[in-house]
Amino acid sequence: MSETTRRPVTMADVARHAGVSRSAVSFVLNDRRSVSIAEDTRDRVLAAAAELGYRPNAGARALAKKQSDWYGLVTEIVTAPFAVDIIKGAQDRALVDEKYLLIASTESDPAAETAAIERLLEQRVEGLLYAATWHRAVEIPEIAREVPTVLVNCFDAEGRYPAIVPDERTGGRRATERLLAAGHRRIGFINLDPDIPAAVGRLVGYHEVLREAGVAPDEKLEISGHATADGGYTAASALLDLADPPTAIFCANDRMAMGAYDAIKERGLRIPQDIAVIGFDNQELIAAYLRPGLTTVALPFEQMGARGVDLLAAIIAGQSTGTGTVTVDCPLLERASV
Amino acid sequence: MSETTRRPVTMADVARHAGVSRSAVSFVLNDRRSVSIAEDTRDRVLAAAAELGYRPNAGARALAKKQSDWYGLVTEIVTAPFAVDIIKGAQDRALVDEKYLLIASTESDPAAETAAIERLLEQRVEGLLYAATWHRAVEIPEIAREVPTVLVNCFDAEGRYPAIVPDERTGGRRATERLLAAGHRRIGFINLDPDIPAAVGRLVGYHEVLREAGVAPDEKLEISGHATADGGYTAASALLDLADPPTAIFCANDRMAMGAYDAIKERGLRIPQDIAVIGFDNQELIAAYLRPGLTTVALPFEQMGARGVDLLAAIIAGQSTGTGTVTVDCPLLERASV
DNA sequence: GTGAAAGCGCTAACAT
DNA sequence: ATGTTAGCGCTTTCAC
Repeated sequence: MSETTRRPVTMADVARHAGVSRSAVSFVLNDRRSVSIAEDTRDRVLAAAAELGYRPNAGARALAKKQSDWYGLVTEIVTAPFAVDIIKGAQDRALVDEKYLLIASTESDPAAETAAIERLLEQRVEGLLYAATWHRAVEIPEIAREVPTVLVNCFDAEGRYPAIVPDERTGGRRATERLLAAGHRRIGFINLDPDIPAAVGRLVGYHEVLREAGVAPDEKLEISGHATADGGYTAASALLDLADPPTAIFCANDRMAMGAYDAIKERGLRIPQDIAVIGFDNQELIAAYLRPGLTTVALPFEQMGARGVDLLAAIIAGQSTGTGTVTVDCPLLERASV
Repeated sequence: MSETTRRPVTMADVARHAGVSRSAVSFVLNDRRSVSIAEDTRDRVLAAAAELGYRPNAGARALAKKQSDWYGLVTEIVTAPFAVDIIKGAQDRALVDEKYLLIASTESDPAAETAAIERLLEQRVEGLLYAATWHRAVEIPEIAREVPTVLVNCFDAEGRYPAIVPDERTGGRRATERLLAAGHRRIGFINLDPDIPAAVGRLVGYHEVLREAGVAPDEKLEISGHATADGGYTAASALLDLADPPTAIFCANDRMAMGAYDAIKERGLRIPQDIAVIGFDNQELIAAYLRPGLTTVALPFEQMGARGVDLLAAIIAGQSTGTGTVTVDCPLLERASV
């Protein structure tokens, strides 16, 4: 309001304005129950703060408390917008504890990644979250050991860090169960590159359920394709051209399901009347817009992000040892392709 | 290395270890050219810092310099992962100036948005970037006025903030030009909700180019649909069932193009041999995976993010008045649908 | 050229 | 119950 330069108002200003000491101001503003402040003083302080438009300086507070209230999130997700919900989940969960997320986006360049973590540490983050776009083993820069670290949607081969990962196996089970429930017995499975965790987990689930239902897995119905629409098209074509084709196809991801739709439609077949399709990932853009809508198993990104922060907070609080892997369920999302 | 508690090493430690004063350390570590430090002293300090594993405390530095080196980015993008590249572009550009981005994700709840900005201001961000998922007019909380603010992929109705937006008109031109160049004269246009900036801009471009080529716009070829695959399917069907159907369709977004593909294929027509399709947005997931690959006009998200930071930095440096709108070009991306 | 000293805005012992 | 005071880790002016 004054004509002079707009110097940011500090706690000292509030104290002066209210006619109390700085610590008194600190106490009431932080609502410290331990020390009792006269109701009257309290009100004066609050009024002064409001009147002056006081806004706490988070940095100064962090310095004094030796606690930044930040978690660092290093991830490639910003670059490859598949699992963004991890960020959302983590952010929302962090806010509950009044913690903030400092996001460092990386792109699989180890040197850049180390530099990014270095910057995060300079900001004195209390812990680190390391999140990947797709479930896989990752190499964590050694420097990450300096603070509690939890992995999300990935894991380290040596198992030195706690990790949050999707339950691929149960996901594979759910998809297969759904198809079985719809009366299908010949269920084709278009899998991903057989080496990745998603492929092995989903296949195990598929096999388990088939066997439990008394259906002998048929190797001719299992085929692995390139994880793209083209890959799905090719694989689905092969399946459909079998002498004894499947009546349902479980695609290990939605992109492949997209290609499978093409192969099916090309043959004049209808979904789901003539052949049922089920996907995996619940990639909105595809699953929701495909015609008919694709029934698919969802990857629980948001929950994984939240669980990651949960675990990180527990480790920092000393309530968790910070080891082991937690697995998050992949629910089935019904649309119209089964 | 010591057995004692791991107290973070400070500048004082480095000074002591090197046998110099704290200010000397500060000078060499910040490479202050103004004061000359003996080469020898310099080396000792550097060695001490390295040996002790000194890591500067960004917060303390910010407090002393009264400069946080942060920009706040408030956006709904994290929630709706369409324009994520804005974040990437902004982040990369900020890093060039050794500035960091504090990302606050919002979801169109004004109160929450104000609270988020409030938090950003408590962190003493030097400026604000406000980014939207889709090009539109937005309401900026009044509190944003406290620091330099620039809008990205959106604008405020009153024009009080500088904004970076895509050049929709030129985008519309490019698509139409491409189709014309392929020999088409009857070009259908499936537009978005006619009220939004993208729709008006793209339509203007389409008309301009048509007229310039001596083709009279035909209202029967212009139709606006729901911005989804279903909407595209319906609109394309209508176009294809015309007595004199178009030989090419310009879809104002890729999702609608996805639906258009279905309508076209259903009729046994081939893309692009029988009918050409061009999209808008370059939504990788769709455009790249559609069969055949979709030729489309790209939204320059990454550049817009970078330009946003550029402008913000200029405003903060006093090199720009911080008004006006800058428009970023939308390039054509050739794939195989024309 | 180098170092002492005074902050930056806040918290939390410790006195009163 | 309230206020005084000493830092938190760093920058920077100003003597030496």
